[in-house]
Amino acid sequence: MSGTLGANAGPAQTPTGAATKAPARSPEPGVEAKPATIYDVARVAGVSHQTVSRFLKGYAGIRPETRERVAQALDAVDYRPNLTARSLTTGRSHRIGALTHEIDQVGPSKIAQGASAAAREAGYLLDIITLDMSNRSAIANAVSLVQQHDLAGVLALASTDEMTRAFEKTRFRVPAFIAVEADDVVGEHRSELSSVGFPALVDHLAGLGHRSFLHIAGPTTWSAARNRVRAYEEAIEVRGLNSVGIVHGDWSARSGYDAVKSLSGEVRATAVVAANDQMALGAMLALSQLGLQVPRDVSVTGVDDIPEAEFFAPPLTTLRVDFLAQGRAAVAELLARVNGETAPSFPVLASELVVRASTGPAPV
Amino acid sequence: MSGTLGANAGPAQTPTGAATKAPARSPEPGVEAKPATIYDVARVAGVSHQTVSRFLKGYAGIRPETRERVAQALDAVDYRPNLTARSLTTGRSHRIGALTHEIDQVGPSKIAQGASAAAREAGYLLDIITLDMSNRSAIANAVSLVQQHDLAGVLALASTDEMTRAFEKTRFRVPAFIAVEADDVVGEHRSELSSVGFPALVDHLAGLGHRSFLHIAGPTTWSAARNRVRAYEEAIEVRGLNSVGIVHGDWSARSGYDAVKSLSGEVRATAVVAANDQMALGAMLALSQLGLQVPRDVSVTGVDDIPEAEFFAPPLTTLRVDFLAQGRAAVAELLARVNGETAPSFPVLASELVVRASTGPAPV
DNA sequence: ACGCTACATGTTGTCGGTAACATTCTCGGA
DNA sequence: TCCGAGAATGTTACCGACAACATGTAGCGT
Repeated sequence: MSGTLGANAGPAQTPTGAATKAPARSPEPGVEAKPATIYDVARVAGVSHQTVSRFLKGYAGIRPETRERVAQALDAVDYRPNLTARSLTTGRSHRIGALTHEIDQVGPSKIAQGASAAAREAGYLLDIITLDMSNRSAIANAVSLVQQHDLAGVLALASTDEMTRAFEKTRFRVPAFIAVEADDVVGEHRSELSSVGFPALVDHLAGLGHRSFLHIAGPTTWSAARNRVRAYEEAIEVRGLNSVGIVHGDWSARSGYDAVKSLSGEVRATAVVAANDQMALGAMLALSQLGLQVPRDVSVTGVDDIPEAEFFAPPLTTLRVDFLAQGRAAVAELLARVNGETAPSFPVLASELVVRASTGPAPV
Repeated sequence: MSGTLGANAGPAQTPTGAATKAPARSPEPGVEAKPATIYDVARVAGVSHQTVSRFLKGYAGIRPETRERVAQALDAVDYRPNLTARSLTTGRSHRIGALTHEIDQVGPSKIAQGASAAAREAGYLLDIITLDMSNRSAIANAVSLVQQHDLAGVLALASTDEMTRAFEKTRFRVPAFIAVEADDVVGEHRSELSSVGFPALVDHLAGLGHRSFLHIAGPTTWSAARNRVRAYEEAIEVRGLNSVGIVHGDWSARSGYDAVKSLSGEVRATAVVAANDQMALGAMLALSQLGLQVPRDVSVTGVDDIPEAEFFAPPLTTLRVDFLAQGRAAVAELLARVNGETAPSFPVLASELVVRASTGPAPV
């Protein structure tokens, strides 16, 4: 060892004599056989590996000259820390898990996107774990997976009670767990529907003369669905309006369609408030098949404002939810908790009313 | 250390002093302070840690009696391998990265879901890395991230040329890289549009009397978009039909809308073939705003068959693509490659024509 | 000039596994 | 009864980082 002391730029001799498998990939510049370690850096800089480690951690007590040498060596060998090794000693990984039901749903997937970005900015990676949130063994399996990969924390992007419970029980080597969109379950309030959301929506409809409403809700096991039902009921009640019913769907367009069809042709409401845009879409199709025009006969609203909502026929009036921000906020809180900082309380994200053509004056 | 020799069930002292917020959760049984290692197992079983390791690897040469003791100890302490430690020595992790542009797009997110499931079944975790595929520094950043977290392989769920190139260059500690949906770029054919896809679609339209077509394509930098353009052109040409143009969008509904609007009211085609369902949706809205009825005046088709397509107004005729299967296949190939097995050639997935109300007889 | 104390840096141990090498055990054959 | 070979098992080294402790060096007062 200790060959060239200079910038290790000699004929690319493999560091630890390794490079077992790669077909000796000719000494192309820039393609090292194996990434450099702090020991390599130390050798090049002529210091001990610990000094390198100190430098990397930003330790102040290093002589300027030494500091400079290390910095140059670091650069010369293009050092990248091995996070695996670091995790082993520190016991803390740089990955956070994201549990989600089906990421093809706009909400969860957008949240995941925001979370992923926020995580990366903090030097973390987001591990996606999709699972059937109502399958007990699938959940157990996921828990086990999370433990083995020792994640720094876990985020539930879309949470059902079953899943939340499973993780409540096993707080074991999983330092933190946050359920996005869950409030009543976890005990902390993190509904994305600010108090101005549904009220604003209902105000809008009431202003158009609507008095009787129908709510197409999500599955009762989803806390997000319950939040929205509660918000809906409150908004209706406070204004002395009339709810002719709440039908539960499963977030899909089909379920919204079925919900309306299940009314057996008798739609007694003049306004249909769906808990998400997909169900609103399905509802609109069903209504038109019943011979009811939107918004002439019935007004329809959604929640989420998925990118397509603006192009539905007719374009959908909906509550815009900033999923990206939600994902970011969740990660921020998780990391704060992991680092033992005072967790910045999860911000209650405001949802903005977006009025489009699917709502209009109530029929006389 | 080395306190209790029994099942390590001493009073649950918090692991790393963490658990800042939880109120010190009393020494509940079943909540171990720290997961057991092979050394713990060895101690309990009265053998060396290496014997335990051998057992775990399925080494045959272990006396039945010893084997039994180890098995029991394993069970007693509820051993879970520490994948971090394993990775450090073996140099191979149990995670694969998934690069994606925006996972809120149905294609990529569904692929991710399939990939995630397949990965988990193989004991791997899927790390999502969202990035702006056209931002060079973001790509470099991602590459660096991938290296540090030493992933077993990388999957590009949606690939642009820029990104593919970035990874081509840096095959350094990233054993495998697969670009889903890319064929011309990577050199291997993996288009998800089987040869029966577009031809079947065009046959359907031609059968309805359509002769002049308009294609709304995806961004040219996306290989998936290019595949579809090529498939479209071939299908049109082979049948001696007429393409009045190809307009490029960005996959979004808005871009489909804009594409039609950009025709300045002059839609000379009787059939609009969009490269995905969202753009088809936007196109339909724009057409109706131009006073053209779908499908009476113009037929419109999409690709993907997103769950909502069935509920568009009118329901969309489209080519169903099995993204989940694509994700699974990609993972299978990646893992095979990682394990040095003969990579099962990536199956060319068939896309099925789904006829709905957005297509009808060509106007006379 | 001497010794003490900060400060700068080096050495060794550790995390939890795997790999290579070392040692013990067992059994058949001389 | 003893030897040697192979099987079963144990010991030590190592992956790449961090942490604790050890050592060396400079600066200061006296």
